[in-house]
Amino acid sequence: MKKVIPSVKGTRDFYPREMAIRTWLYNKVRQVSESFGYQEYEGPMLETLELYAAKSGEELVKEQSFVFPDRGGNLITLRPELTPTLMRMVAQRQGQLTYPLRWWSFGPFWRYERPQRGRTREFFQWNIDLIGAASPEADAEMVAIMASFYQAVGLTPEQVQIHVNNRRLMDAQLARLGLTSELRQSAFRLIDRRDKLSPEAWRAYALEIGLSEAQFDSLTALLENTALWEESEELVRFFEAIDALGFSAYTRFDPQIIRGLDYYTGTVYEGRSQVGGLRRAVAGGGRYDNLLADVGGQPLPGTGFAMGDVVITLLLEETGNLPPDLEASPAPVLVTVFDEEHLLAAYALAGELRAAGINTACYPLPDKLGKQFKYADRIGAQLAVILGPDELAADQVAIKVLAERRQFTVARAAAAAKIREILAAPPAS
RNA sequence: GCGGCUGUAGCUCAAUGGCAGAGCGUCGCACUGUGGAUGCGAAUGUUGCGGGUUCGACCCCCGUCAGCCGCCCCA
Repeated sequence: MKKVIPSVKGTRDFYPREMAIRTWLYNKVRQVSESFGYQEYEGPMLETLELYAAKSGEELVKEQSFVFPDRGGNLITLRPELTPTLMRMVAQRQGQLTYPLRWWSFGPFWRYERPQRGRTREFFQWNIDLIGAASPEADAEMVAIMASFYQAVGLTPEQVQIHVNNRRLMDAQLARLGLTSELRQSAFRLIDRRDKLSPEAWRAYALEIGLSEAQFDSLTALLENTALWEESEELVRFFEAIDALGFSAYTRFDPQIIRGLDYYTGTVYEGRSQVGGLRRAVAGGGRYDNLLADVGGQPLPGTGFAMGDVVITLLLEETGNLPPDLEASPAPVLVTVFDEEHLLAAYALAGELRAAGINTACYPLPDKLGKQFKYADRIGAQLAVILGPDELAADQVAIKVLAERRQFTVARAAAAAKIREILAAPPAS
């Protein structure tokens, strides 16, 4: 076999099956976003490096972005995330927009990372943000949207849980343990990594960054305290709102959720898969009240989250929640070609059916009928239509219901109506 | 960026230094106006790529590319 030029590392080809999944996912995202009153928007895929230098982490920009010079020598970045773009778009029209702003987007992003299961260098991401509302109820709305999405795609609270915490609460608690401001930042990273290290290694790491034995013990106790949220007025209101929104089952307090991004200021949340082979974060976000000011706008509070397409698709595949018939032809009808002489008659009939609003494919050459039926079956068509000399002479067409191996003839003029009738009927299984 | 595993027909995998194979799939025929079954037959490979060792390499060695697993990181 000839060598095929390879694709770019970490990219994916969307064959019809994968494309059908992506489109299905996009439609779910749209449906859920719109059900909460959010408007779709999109930004450019190319941004200046400068935009990210402002606030995204050092590592993200320097190590994990595709950056290249344009012909004028300016450094261009393939966007690794959407939030800075969103902040710029809002800042540019800050005075003209109506708040609270509810916007969502679903588009491609790039990160220069080592590809592996659940991680590619090119991926799609749902971003949804509520800007201009600082209330805990606004955070609850975001979490409700995330839960609503899980519900819409068939994921149960047993399969995915949204873990919620609040950075202000954690900061206050750490301060109470006597940690300095810098030490609190390190402690955030420490908390974030607890699941990844052995208890011994985690303890060693804690002492290494400067915690005392007593502080370490207190911190451990803090992270075991599932009632800690009661000490945060924000979280108390948050959970009351989640209750009112009807999504308590999907939501739980987890003092260990910190999230990596520096710009989060308050409530943070992370959707986590509880499914056997796939215990990982599938979506995450939080409150960022200083970000707009950081890109040159007037201060405006915001909260939002992102969900990548790769992990959620793996999860839906594993839980059997992807739709069936992903590869079926969009045409439920195949018009067969009886022989060479009747090829154009078949084309004409196919045209009539299309004009009647029925998606119709026509076999493009005079192969044996058996082969054409096999093809019809393979592409997922439900009906095959035959137009041979007998039918033509009687001004009829033969319609074959493939799944039932049943065939009958009908007047040509009535064919479209009859086909519509059969297609509308629930599939006999 | 670091460490490990894997790479053989369209797919899943055998062959462990001595002629590159099987199952599934594909195609053809049985079946010149009718598909999923059955039978018979056929096609398909630079063993990821490049080098080395050897009389001889899918097999051993080096490099490289890709996928996967972990680290890092996680918008």
